[in-house]
Amino acid sequence: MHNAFLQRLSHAAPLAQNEIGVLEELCRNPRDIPAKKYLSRDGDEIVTFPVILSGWAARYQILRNGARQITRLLLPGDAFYFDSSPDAVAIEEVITLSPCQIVNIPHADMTRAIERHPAIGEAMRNYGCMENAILSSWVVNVGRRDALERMAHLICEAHYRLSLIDGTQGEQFFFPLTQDDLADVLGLTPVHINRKLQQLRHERLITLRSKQMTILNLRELQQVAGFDGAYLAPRNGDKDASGGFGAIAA
Amino acid sequence: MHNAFLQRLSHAAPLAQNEIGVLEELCRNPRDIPAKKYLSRDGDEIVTFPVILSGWAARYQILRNGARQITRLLLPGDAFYFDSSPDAVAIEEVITLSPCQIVNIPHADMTRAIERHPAIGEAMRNYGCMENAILSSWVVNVGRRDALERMAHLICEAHYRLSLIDGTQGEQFFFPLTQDDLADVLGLTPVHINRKLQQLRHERLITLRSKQMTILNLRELQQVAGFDGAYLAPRNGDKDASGGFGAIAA
DNA sequence: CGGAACATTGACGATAATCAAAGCGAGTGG
DNA sequence: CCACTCGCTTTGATTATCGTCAATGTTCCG
Repeated sequence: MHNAFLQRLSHAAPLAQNEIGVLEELCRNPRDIPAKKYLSRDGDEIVTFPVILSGWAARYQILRNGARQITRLLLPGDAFYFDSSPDAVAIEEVITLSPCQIVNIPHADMTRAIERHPAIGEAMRNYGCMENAILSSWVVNVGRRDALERMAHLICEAHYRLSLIDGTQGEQFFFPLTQDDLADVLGLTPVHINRKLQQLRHERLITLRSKQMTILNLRELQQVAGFDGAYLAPRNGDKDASGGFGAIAA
Repeated sequence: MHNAFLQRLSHAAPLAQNEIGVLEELCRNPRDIPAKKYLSRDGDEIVTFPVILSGWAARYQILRNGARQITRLLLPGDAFYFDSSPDAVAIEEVITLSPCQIVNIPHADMTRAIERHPAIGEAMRNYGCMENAILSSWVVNVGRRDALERMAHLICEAHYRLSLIDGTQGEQFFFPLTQDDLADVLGLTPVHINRKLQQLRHERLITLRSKQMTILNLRELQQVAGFDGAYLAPRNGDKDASGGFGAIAA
């Protein structure tokens, strides 16, 4: 299966073959978007129900002092405005972090699919739950972990989420965030990010060069992060896509 | 209307009279729970779809070093585990912060109500969106605001959310959080909370005694917080319950 | 080759954490 | 009614994590 959105949803709830067909149909005609492109809700880039099929993007808010906080990393298969009534999220903008393929699914089509296929509705609801769980975990991360732990946790999260959609090659994966981006995800400054990244490298936990992240010691990195993938685990019943992510106490 | 859950949902989507009747029926027989009581998902306190009708509670996570981070304040009308598949949220526990009235609505009943009344389904989805928006705002709060701004923002949020369900008397409202609780909401230490609370008092922005919060200067407090209630505003179309909450840039 | 974006380094400063003790206030029991 | 306790708040002194400022390197790309 090459469609990350499909993979996501089928991890969220079991989907029958014809339901998969319906979703594939909805995902025809993706558009290519370059990196570092702002996607405003009002612009023509985002209408209806936008989904990333490949690439990374981020939702963020800007404060009046100019500070930016990224509130969500959008990985392949993620929906931009899952939670949308059009006006409600006007505060949050989206920017691509790498070249992306994006489909805009008309809301009407999505609604029709959900009506005809309750399993799709269930999958969507469960997907929403996962978004929620990630948001909670970010609050915990930024609220109660120090800089090193935060970085480690984010890396574990990214790795796990990507692994569920075949976005990893073993412990290696595409990681397009600049240090400035990382700072805005983790609520730190770029300078501090730089230093903590170096610490992770010196402790032989990771490698990061040309947007290529390699986790050298996953167990230890998870240990540092206090990472437990349970909150991200597929809710499908059948799967074991997690590949041995474990029960490190949060 | 005396049922906070109804109020919430009718702010989320317009509900017809008979739909309100259905929901009222579901909310019969609430249970009284004392303050500072842990409500574990496994225990018999929480099954099905629990909703707070009165009182305050909080969802939180404990880290392995013993640190606690509160991830959600549950005010009257809020659902505990809106996002629930039973096992998924095992990491997060709930504790009451004041005496509470809680109803456990059987999932089957809720599902039936949603099937028969699409407006209820829509209201629930919109409610979920609002939860999401609050979580995002907390990430921003903890990630990019300093201690004073965070406190101010939380107070504004609480005041606004309560005002939507008639939980305020003007600028005055019940605020049961101890300084330890506040610390765990805002990702700070109790000592620091104490000092910043005093600062807010000295600047004549608030008063807080015996769990009674009074905002002395709402405009100024919102200014300090960079608070803009738009993300919490009713999505109902008709309402103006906001009572003049304004467009301070976030 | 030249420039722009990104990464790295160092020196210094500020916000918030830590540690420890004392004060307060409400409810309890003698 | 008063001492007593327990939870919560307040205060002070000290420390540390992280932020700020500014300069220098590096990588990538046309």
